[in-house]
Amino acid sequence: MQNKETSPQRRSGCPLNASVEILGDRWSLLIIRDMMLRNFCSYKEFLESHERIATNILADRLRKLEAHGIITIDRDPSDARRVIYRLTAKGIDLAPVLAEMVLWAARHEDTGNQGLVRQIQKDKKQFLAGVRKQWTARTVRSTADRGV
Amino acid sequence: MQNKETSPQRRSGCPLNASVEILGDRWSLLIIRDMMLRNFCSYKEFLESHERIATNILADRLRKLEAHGIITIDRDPSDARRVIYRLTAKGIDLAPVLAEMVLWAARHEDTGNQGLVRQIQKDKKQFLAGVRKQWTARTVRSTADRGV
DNA sequence: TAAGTGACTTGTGAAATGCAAGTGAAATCG
DNA sequence: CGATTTCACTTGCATTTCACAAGTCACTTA
Repeated sequence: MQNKETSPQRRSGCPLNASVEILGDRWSLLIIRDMMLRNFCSYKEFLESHERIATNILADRLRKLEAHGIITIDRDPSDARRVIYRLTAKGIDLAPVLAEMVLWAARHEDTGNQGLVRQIQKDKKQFLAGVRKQWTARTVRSTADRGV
Repeated sequence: MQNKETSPQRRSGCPLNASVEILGDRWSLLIIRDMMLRNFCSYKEFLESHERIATNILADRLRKLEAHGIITIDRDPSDARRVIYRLTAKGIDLAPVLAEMVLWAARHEDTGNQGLVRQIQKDKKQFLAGVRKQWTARTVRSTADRGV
């Protein structure tokens, strides 16, 4: 449980260092990608994602992402076994970071998913607006679902 | 030594996954930042950077960055002890990624270096143009220095 | 030629990771 | 209603990576 005030000793005050300390590992951004672009929101879905994260690592990353305020973790009111993972506004604000990383790799590495790449290349602003809109719709709906 | 053709087994073809496999650790992007923004180009400078990377990790990351074509490693012709590390075009193309990570952290975390942040916020395009121009100047000069 | 310098390597213990198996609560099936 | 599944994890263990300290070695400078 850390926030702006109580976050533990950073290696430096550099904002890039902060990002790297929070997101700099081999899995966190992939989980965020699955939530942002594929609308994944359950443990099982993340586990079955193509890169095959180990279950203990997944549990750890989800906890850390929540601690950093990037996702929320809630029980599904209609099925008490299920847990629903959702991006916060802070999490959705990572869309530009993901977009630039996708563009960089698409340009310099041999990668697939050219559909996504072309979509981002074509109009970055519109792509980001789309992601944000999708997220707003889902958040509003899920709030309504929980009986507001 | 890996390139588009011979790179080893990726976990998936997703371009974001490629970026994460190459850059997803706690140090690589900081080294790139030091080269891009602070004009660092020697081992000693990286070692003395504020986040205090361990020397074996630094050597390992520099090797990997070179293997991925993000930096070049050359001996200094005027002092054979010294090694000069330089960003390639592929490396300088990471500027937008760094910029977005800086903006995200500046917005959501408690960080310093507000000068840099404001510079990027004020005009992202111009900031990127500046980085690229700086790099071009240095690359041209260093090529000339080596007797072309 | 003796004393640095710069760029590393090596050794060691601690921490993070990957893999397989197991747990426990809640839902669904027969 | 009891048995089986489903879901979200936890536990154990071997392997890999990391951090820290010390040492090496080619080269340069005094």
